[in-house]
Amino acid sequence: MEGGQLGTCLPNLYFLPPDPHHISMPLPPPFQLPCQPKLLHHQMPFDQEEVGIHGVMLSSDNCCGGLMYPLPELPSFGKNSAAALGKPTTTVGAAGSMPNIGGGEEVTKASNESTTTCNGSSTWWRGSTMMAAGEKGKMKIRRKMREPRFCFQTRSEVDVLDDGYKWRKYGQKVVKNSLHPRSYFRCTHSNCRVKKRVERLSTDCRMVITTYEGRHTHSPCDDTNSGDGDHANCFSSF
DNA sequence: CGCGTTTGACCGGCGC
DNA sequence: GCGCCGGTCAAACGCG
Repeated sequence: MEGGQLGTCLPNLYFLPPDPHHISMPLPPPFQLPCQPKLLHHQMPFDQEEVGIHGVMLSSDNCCGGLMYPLPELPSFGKNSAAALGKPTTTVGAAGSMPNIGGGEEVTKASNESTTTCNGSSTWWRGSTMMAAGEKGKMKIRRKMREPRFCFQTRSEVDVLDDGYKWRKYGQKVVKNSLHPRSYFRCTHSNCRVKKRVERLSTDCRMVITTYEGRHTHSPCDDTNSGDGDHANCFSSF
């Protein structure tokens, strides 16, 4: 189900080269990014080199449409994966399977809706408002509120990458078609409702899929003392 | 004792 | 209308 969720985000899906600095380089026509590289860089939640990212897959609601940048090292997400096909196509494999790893069926289904906007999951827009029964009426008002979000893939031994922010785990769920449970985190900073989901590829347990939802209302420095100036600068516009 | 994690239960959306 | 599923809550638990 959720496979279709991000599958609908397809127009906003990007593959970035392993080296983040490549983003600032002119891309070949088929892979030209619709957004300024600077913008894309600002959307990165952390220093890729710092956390040892081998490859990146990024989608964002903040960007307007887009093409995918092939990532050679990116393992196959499934039989429909663009990475597996090795060509810059809008096939939803990567996008659709992102939140629902290994969900081949739903990936295919999502591809039929690739032109729709990203409505998100069934409840992501509610934020942290699992309110009392008396407030449930208000919940519907929030329903269509969107949170900017993007997801990317990293090859890492650890599930939770240190992105400079402090996260608190509030749930873990075994999702369909995935061998690994999905973990749910929320930013611990007060008044910051950013959430992220972390899960591992069922086809390659070394690969970690991280999905961020929302915008931080603070800099990473507010959470940790280890954050450097670059972090603050990088996220100030986030 | 405070904070973070775990985990079962619950809820709402969506597809059939 | 019903069942499945993802997302969240919150009590219990663990750890420093």
